[in-house]
Amino acid sequence: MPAATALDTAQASRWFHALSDETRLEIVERLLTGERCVCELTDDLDVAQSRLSFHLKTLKDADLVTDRRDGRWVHYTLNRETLGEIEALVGSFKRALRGPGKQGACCD
Amino acid sequence: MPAATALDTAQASRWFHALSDETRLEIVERLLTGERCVCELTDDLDVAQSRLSFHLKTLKDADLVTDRRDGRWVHYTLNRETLGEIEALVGSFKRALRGPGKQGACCD
DNA sequence: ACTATCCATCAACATTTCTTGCTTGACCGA
DNA sequence: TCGGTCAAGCAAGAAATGTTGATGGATAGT
Repeated sequence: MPAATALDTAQASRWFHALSDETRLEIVERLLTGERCVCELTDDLDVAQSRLSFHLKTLKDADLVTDRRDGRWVHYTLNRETLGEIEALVGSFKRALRGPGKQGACCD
Repeated sequence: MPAATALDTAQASRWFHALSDETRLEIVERLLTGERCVCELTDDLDVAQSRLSFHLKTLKDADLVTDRRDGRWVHYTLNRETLGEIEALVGSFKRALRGPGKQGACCD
């Protein structure tokens, strides 16, 4: 009945860190409509290729995206499963948070 | 039918950044069971008081917690509303992500 | 008024993260 | 095989973040 599972702070912090950068959020936004290759993202976002590559790697290391090579191109896709896990985690925070009920003063 | 609202990357990155640090996640975890004063958190987490204060400020700046002064003590509480907004945002990512359907190659 | 406790803030430093330009490997077409 | 394109990786510097120890304001008890 308490929290279902203990919080894996290492995992969670990786997820949130991956989403904590505006450039990466813009990448995520572009991927919402489906798979994109790096070349498209470079054009759309107007960022240097090496910089984009850096951020894509960050997202990939956090399992937020997966990549797929197709000839010369590499396509990135959002990982729905990870998004689901993050949603569930934040949801569990919200739900665990019991009503405004104070449960006794802490100090004194 | 497209994304309901444009993504506010500045806001979102603040939220995720606040949650991207293990110490702060441990604080959040402690606050799940309700309001806590700084003194309790200092004891529980065994971190220097100034460091804790720094992280609490980070969480507060992102609207993830609110504080309440009570005499000598300051009590922090998780902000359920913000948690709800974050959950909704991640959920909207997940839902916007259309099935594995490829919508045509990007390049060529 | 004096003392002790709680906590925010500051300055200095350490660490991490991000950016930039360049190089390299893979792949493709001619 | 040569030349061009796509994208990852590296090294060096810049910038942002986190840590530490010290200080000071607010509050409460005596």
